[in-house]
Amino acid sequence: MEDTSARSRLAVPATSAARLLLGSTLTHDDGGRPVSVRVTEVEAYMGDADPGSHAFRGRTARNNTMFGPAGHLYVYFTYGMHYCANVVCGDEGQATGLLLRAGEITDGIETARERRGNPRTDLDLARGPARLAQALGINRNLDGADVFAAPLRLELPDRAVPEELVSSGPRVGVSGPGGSGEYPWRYWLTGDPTVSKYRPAQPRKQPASAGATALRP
DNA sequence: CAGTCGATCTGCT
DNA sequence: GCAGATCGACTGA
Repeated sequence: MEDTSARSRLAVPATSAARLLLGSTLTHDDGGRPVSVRVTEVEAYMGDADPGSHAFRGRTARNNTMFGPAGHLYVYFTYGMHYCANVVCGDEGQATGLLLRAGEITDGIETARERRGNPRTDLDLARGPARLAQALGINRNLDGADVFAAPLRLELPDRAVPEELVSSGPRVGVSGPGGSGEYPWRYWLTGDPTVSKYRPAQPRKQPASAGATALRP
């Protein structure tokens, strides 16, 4: 079975599976409106020992899918408005996975444009994890869905992308331990125009201005 | 361009 | 309460 072997190829730690997912194509057919993305950038999360991972504090209702078997989609909701999608890797219980950070729309581009509100350039359609999820029409309902079964279809390349075509660097938006360059667990296809721009992780509220004592008695 | 900020839900302290 | 695996609008050069 093609299905079984594809899944078993993902049953390795996410850092190893990264070069399998780069160059793969993920399709979501939402009621006859299929959109396909060729994945160009991913980020590895390495389970409950990884301080940057949602799994770090153990299993919860939200991250439950991460702890399950490989080849399922972990969809989470964040910042009150965005969905992001991971492909679960590794063995059951390991909670390792790959965040889909960017891609190139290869099919259903009109649908993707509509969902994204017609951005300036098609490069922006799936550049960034929440944008990619929105272009594909991924939402909470797909959390836990099998990427090898309708309405999803993941097509892995026959061979992993050669190492020399892949760049790596610090994960985006992960600060503190495991974030600031400790692990180069963000992987992208070197030179691909759809790869999201790197921004160093920053704490949001940074008033620190002298005399900001409004709320203090 | 680069920097800043609001939107607004979830899990944990 | 608060910070977060983010984005887009807005500001100012």
